[in-house]
Parts: sequence; C-alpha cells; structure tokens
Amino acid sequence: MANIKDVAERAGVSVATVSRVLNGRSPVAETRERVLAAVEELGYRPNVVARALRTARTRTLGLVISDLRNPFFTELADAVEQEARRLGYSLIIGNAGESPEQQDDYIRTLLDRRIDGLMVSSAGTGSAMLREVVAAGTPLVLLDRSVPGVAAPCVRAEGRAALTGLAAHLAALGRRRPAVIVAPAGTPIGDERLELFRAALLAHGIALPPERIGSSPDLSPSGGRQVTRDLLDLAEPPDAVLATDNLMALGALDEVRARGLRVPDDLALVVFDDVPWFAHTDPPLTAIAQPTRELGRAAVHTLLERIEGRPAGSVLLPARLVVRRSCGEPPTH
Amino acid sequence: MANIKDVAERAGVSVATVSRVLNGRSPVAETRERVLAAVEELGYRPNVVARALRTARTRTLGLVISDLRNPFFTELADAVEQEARRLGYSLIIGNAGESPEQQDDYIRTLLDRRIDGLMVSSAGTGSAMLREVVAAGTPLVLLDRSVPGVAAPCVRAEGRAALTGLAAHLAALGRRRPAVIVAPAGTPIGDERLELFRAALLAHGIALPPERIGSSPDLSPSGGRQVTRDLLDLAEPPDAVLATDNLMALGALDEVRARGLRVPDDLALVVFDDVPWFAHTDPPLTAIAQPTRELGRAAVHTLLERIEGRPAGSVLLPARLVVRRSCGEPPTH
DNA sequence: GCTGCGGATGTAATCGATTTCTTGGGGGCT
DNA sequence: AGCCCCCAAGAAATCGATTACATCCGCAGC
Repeated sequence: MANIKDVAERAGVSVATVSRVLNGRSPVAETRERVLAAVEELGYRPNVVARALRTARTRTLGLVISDLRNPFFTELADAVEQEARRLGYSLIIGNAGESPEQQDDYIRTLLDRRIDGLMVSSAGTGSAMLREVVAAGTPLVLLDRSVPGVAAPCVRAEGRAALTGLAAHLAALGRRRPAVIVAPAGTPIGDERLELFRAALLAHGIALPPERIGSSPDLSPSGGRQVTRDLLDLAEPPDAVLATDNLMALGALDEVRARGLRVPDDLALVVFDDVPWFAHTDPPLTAIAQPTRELGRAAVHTLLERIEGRPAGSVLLPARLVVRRSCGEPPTH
Repeated sequence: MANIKDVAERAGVSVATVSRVLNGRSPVAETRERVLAAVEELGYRPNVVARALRTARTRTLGLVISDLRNPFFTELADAVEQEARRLGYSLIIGNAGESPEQQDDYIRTLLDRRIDGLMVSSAGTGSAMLREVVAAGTPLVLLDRSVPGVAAPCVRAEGRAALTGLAAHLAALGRRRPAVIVAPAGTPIGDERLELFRAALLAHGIALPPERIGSSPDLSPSGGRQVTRDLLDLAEPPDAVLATDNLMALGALDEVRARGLRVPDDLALVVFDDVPWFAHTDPPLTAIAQPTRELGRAAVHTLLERIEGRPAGSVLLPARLVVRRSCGEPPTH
C-alpha cells in the first residue's frame, strides 16, 4: 500500500508538501495538481493510524451500551452510529450486557484505543471507571441513564408530559387500579418514571399503592412475566399495567395470554419505549415513545462540543404518548 | 498520560527493557519487578495507536452489516462482538442500511483504519469494493450472504434439513397450497431457500406455482404486507405462507389480522430467522432458526485463520425447524 | 590468561503521518 | 539599488511504541 513518501517521490516534491496539499494548506496550483495526480495514480490513502499517533486524535468515538439486543438500544446505537459517521467519526460499539464488570472492561479497552470521546448508557449503578474517565479528561456523555457522582452531561428523555397524558387517558377510560412493572431496584431512570406516573395519577385521584408496584429481577421478558403473575394474583388485581421497559412488557403479554385474559378488555397494557414491533402485536400496544434517534444525535453533538473544548450541558427531550388500542377505545382519528 | 519513557525513567532502565518486560521477552527477575512496579505506580497503559503503527496490526476487526435494526443481524453482530472481544480484538460495526453505496463507503473507512480483517454481510448483489478488498490482501469473510465473484470464505446457514422438515410438517397437517414471500430479486440466499423448499414440497407431491411466490420490494414489514395482500387476493389463496425474513413476516401477520383471518386456522405462517419476539406473538410462530451465535463465532474464527495466514474454507451450519403453533396442532411434548 | 559465547540491557532505526523551523527567491517599497 | 517581507517548499523533529543491532558482562574451556 502506497504511503506518503511514494506520493512525494512520484510528484517530485517533499512529504511535507504532500501533507499540506492533502490538508488544504498553502501550496500553489501547479505543485498541487502534480501531487493530486500522484495520489490518484497510486491510489494513495493516508494511514489513519500514523495520523492519529501524531495528532493525538483518532476520530473515533466509543459507545458502551447496556444491552445491544434490547431493540430500544439497538435503535439508539444505530442513530448514534449514523450521526457520528455523518460528522466524519467512526464508532466502536461495546455491549455491556447489563454487567458492570463487562462495562468497565470495555471502557478500559476504549481508553486504550485513545478514542476521542465516550458515550455510555451505564449498566447498574455508579462505576469507579466512569469517574476515572472523567478524571483522565476524556470527554464523556451519559446516555439514557444518568449516574450519580459522575460529572458529565447526560442526554436522555423525560416522561412528564407523556405520563401525565397517560394518566388522563387511563382515567378517562375508567381504569382505577393501575400497576407498574419497574426495572431492578436502583436504576435511577426507572424510579423517576414511577414517581412521575404516581404524581400524574394522583391528579386524577387515583392511587398507586406499593403492592401494585412490581420490581423485576432483570430487564427481560421472563422477569416481566414473573412480576405480572404476582400482580394478577393479588386479591384486587390491577386493571392497567405500565411496563417501564419493552422487554418486560413482552413477558407481561405472555402471562396475560397464558391466563386467557384479553388486552384491553381485562387488562390495559402500556409500554415504555415504542419499538417498531409493538405496532405489530395484537392488539397494537399503546406506548410511551422516546425520541430515540434524536437522543442519539444529541448525544453525538454534545460529545463533539466537549471534544472541541466547549462546555455542554445535559439534554432532556420529551417522550411522547402514542395511543394505540391496548387500553381500550381505539383512537378517534 | 504516562508513556513508556516515563516508565523507563522511573524504573531506571531503557524503554527497550520496559517493552520487553511487557511483551514477555527475556529480562531477569529483579529488573522485571522494578519495571512492573513503575507501571503500577504510574498507571501506565501502552498506547495502542503507536503499537499499531509499528507492528502494522491494529487488533481491530470490521463488521459491515446490511441492516442493524433487523433483529437477526443484531444478534449476529452481538455474537461476533463477544467472540472478537474474547479473543482480544475490538470490533467496529458498520451499518449499511441495505444500501450498496453506504456499504462501500463504510468498507473504505474500515480499510483506512487498517483493520486486521473484515466481515461483510453484503447488501445487494456484487460489489467492486469487495473485490478490491480481496485484491488489497485484507482478510475477508462473507457472512450470511455469499457474493458471486468474490474469492473469500463464506459463513452461513443452510436450510435443507429444516425446509425438508417443514414440508413434511405442512403436508402432515394437510396444507396443500403453500406460498412463499421472498426477498427482493437477486438476493442469492433467498433464491436458495426458495428452491430448497420447492424441492422438499415436491417430495410430498405438493406444487409451488409461480403465482404463489411473492417477491417483496424490500426487507420490511410493509413489503411483506403488500405481498401477503396479493397472495390472499388470489382466486385460490394459499393455506400456508413461508416468509424468508422476519421483518416481512411481521407485515404478513398484520395483513392477516386486518382481514380478520386467524393463524393457524385460516392460514399457516412460518418465518425464517427465529428472533426472540416470535415466541411472544399470538400464536407463537413456527420458525426456521438459524444458529445465529454459532455463525458469529465461526465468522470470527474463520477470519482469524485468514489473518494468521492459514487457509480457511467456507462454513455451512444447518438451520433448525422450531415448531410452535402457527401451522396448527401444538407440538406434542 | 586469552578467546568465545550467551544473556541482559542499552542505542538507535523504524512505522507514516503532521508540523516546526529553515531556506531561498521574488516582489514591493523607499 | 537596497532592504524587507512574505510565501512556497524542503529538512528534520515528533508522536510512542517495537525491534535489529551493539555493548558489556561474567564464565567456561583450552
């Protein structure tokens, strides 16, 4: 593979001149053309590794995601990747599989590769490694999940408006005994959703007692199914369920079907994260849609601000209530 | 961030000695310990970029996938990533979004980054860039989709046994008018599945006439729905449908529901690719499961063989028929 | 006691780019 | 005509590692 020296020789100039032509500095028309011709003829492409060593910029970003197989995160990763590429950056995606150790391990690898910046959708609670990243001065942006004690901007969605709308929707349809399936204890974002929902329900005089809040052992269909089983076994079972993650909602649907119950007649079901599949279930599920692609784009932009040394704050984008038919009464339009 | 020189100074040795200690060559116990102590104290981590420049090995692999949001490919990518990492390699994932231009663009970027090897699940038909990769001597492995004219090992699943089993299954259940939804014309793997299925049906005396083969304009739910609409509008509509991709199957399910038909009573439905979701549809879908994770692992292993200069052939892994309830008659066990 | 060998370690070249410093020549101003 | 300035372009330093080659040492064999 041709290198810059080959090009210089062929064009009869020095390597410095070649570099300058390619980086758009100084040289004059005639020399410039000779160089470009040589580049063309040799099919020369600059060695990104050498450039990175010299400039200390790799033009690579890292993204550590908590679970790549969760379709919400898949779409998020896809959005991040596209935006990064559009802006001339490559992306290395690391999958933490909801394991903090694996997450730290991956962050280590990414730092070793001298990525220019890092986005993390953190698994579990705090992480010593994240604090280390900040201390080392590597630009960091938290994605979807904020981490207490880590001084970095966080890009995520907030559900106040959507949950307020949802409470009104449920109240209007006469649902009085809502339940919530929340993520494993300690996930800050899950707790926040719960509290916002509780407040929104209260405005309609609807209570959310502790026994109708089920905490799943993990973010999976089977966890969601287990919690749903317990909820339906209550003396006063709920007439509506909000799942705070899409995988857990799948499990809820399974349990409901297994009991021969029907959605929405016997139970209303609402899911957080509007992944494409939920438009294809029977019935189509009412969902709280996070602005996934916008989140991805915002994360990249925020990170680039930090990389270029500008200060950048957190970003909160509103989630949207998407009414389908899983709470009863089809939308009127 | 500390570099090798800092470590050398602190340990009172030369950089060469530090390098040798860290790479497990020669030095004697006493020196060795001084170096390791210095590494520890400074929190030294070798600069991967510099190492890559010198050794001409980046320990990074590239994976270009045709559509990251298709759950089959998501799982494939996840499997590849895990195996690569286990073997000490990082992975850069590129999403071609089923566009050949974007695919070529991405391959270009990956070559520029001097990845050690490349895996491609090619979008569309042939590609000049792929031939260029081979010509440039970069180790290449084709994944899931073979590309005519490109001399590289291909790792994919083959469906003979599964489709033979499926034909028998359908015949046993009395389905006589099967239909197939195939991917856009020219996708070699779709054609192969079609021909294998046709042959398997023939063994049971069941024909697969051209009008019951619907070609979708793209790999999407709406494409699948459109094709299903046409199939159901036939004078003699099919009593079973095989979708050769999971997204198209979703669209088929939509159309069936919209017409108030029931699966499996009115129509049997079988899907290629057993993504987790299909166990949660109503009814759970009978599927042809590709050994996704094994494919991912095999791809990485094959690629590493090539990287290390050993010859490596193609890998064909058998797909499995997973009987659920979408063709009627629940499995007996 | 000299030669030679090998093990531990240092010196310096190298990978391929960017960038600083230097040089030389041409043109404008007085 | 002389001076200065500026601009194009080359020479060489640099990034941080690996590694070929050189050096120095002690010890064994004759």
